[in-house]
Amino acid sequence: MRRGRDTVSSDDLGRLAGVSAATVRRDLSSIGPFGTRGSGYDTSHLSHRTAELLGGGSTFPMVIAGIGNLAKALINSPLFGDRTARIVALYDVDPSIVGTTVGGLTVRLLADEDASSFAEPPAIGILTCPASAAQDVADGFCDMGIRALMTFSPRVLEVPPEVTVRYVDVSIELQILAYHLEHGRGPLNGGLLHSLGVSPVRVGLRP
Amino acid sequence: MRRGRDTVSSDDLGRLAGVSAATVRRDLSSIGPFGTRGSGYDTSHLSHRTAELLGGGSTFPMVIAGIGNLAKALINSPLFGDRTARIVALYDVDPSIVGTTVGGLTVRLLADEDASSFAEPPAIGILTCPASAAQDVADGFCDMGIRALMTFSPRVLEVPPEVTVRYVDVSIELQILAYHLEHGRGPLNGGLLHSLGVSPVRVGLRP
DNA sequence: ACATGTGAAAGAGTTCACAGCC
DNA sequence: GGCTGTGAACTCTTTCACATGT
Repeated sequence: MRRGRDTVSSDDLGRLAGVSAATVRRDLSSIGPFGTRGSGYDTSHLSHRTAELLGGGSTFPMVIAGIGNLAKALINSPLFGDRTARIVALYDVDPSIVGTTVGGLTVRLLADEDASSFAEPPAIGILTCPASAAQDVADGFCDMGIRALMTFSPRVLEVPPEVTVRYVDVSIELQILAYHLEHGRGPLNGGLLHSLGVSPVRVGLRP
Repeated sequence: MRRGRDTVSSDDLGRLAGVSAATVRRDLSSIGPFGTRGSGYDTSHLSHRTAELLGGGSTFPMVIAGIGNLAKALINSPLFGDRTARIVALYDVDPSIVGTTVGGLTVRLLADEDASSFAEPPAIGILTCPASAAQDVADGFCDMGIRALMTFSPRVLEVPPEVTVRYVDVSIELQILAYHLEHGRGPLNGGLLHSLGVSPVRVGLRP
């Protein structure tokens, strides 16, 4: 949001967010009409309305398994200082890591944990562990009652249907870049072929 | 791919990759029919064909700017031992980091660099720098002749049209998880509202 | 004049369902 | 019988274009 402005157009928002003005208008209108024709959207009203829709105000307890460089990057990141989630526990299996303190929390063994350890049960689990451990950790998280997972491992996780999973897969992103470098800008989305001996990319070319 | 099998069905592939069998068949057929009706896809033929389509064989030179925990996670990751890309340079601006050696490479200043420093010019640039530096680094990378960027900063980058950009945005993923925890499983995609005072999520609810 | 909100059209991706082949 | 390949249907998303409101 530009400083000193109290109104912003769909065109501006689109340019800032990297999408078209039409998409901005369609999406914003879906959460209720609050733009003013002729001038645009009132910025404070807009922030207020979207913050309400997204954050709602609740801050979810979150746990992380696999305390390597990636986890440390997340822990130190300004992202997690916000209202969306707060880190309440760190897990690893490496004896040289368990017991150490990272970001003010002592790293523990996931196997030692159960739901009663927490005042408020964790809702979000982050997997920054090696791919080989991902399914086991996911199982442990689900047993703890976690309802949302984010994994950085290039592995499809089997979880109960009520658990949401988000995959953040750097290797797929890299493959997509490489594909675009070789062939032109064709349609190509990440997802398939994780389990083959080859690279994990789904090719969506149409004849 | 299952060990000891020389054929695999679209159903199996779908389960392994987390998509439907129909999608697997549709996608694979788009790169040429090479399944056998009644038995499935020949695994070695399949690997060979997909590897050819994706990797092509070329290994792209890649550079990274912003050598913090995230960059170290990527550098140490097994992902980058593969044929897709190899790291050829590391950059930072912090005097306490410039000059150190990480993963066998000495960290340098991006400003000191020009295309003539390389036998083969870098093709892929990774941005693990703070969001405030992202656009400047992207500009520097584009000047070096880089044609594909992957950024971990929650910032829309302005680059020439021939440059491909992939955004890996953990804060958006986290917002999406939080949204699913509060409301049910509704449609919601990442992308919009980066620039507002609020969280970066695009809401795709339909009336 | 300017910018939203929204029907209608277009586009992209997924799923159905079945003919055809092994 | 089993499984692929694909037309057709369907769903989801984006874009167009313009009536509507300030």
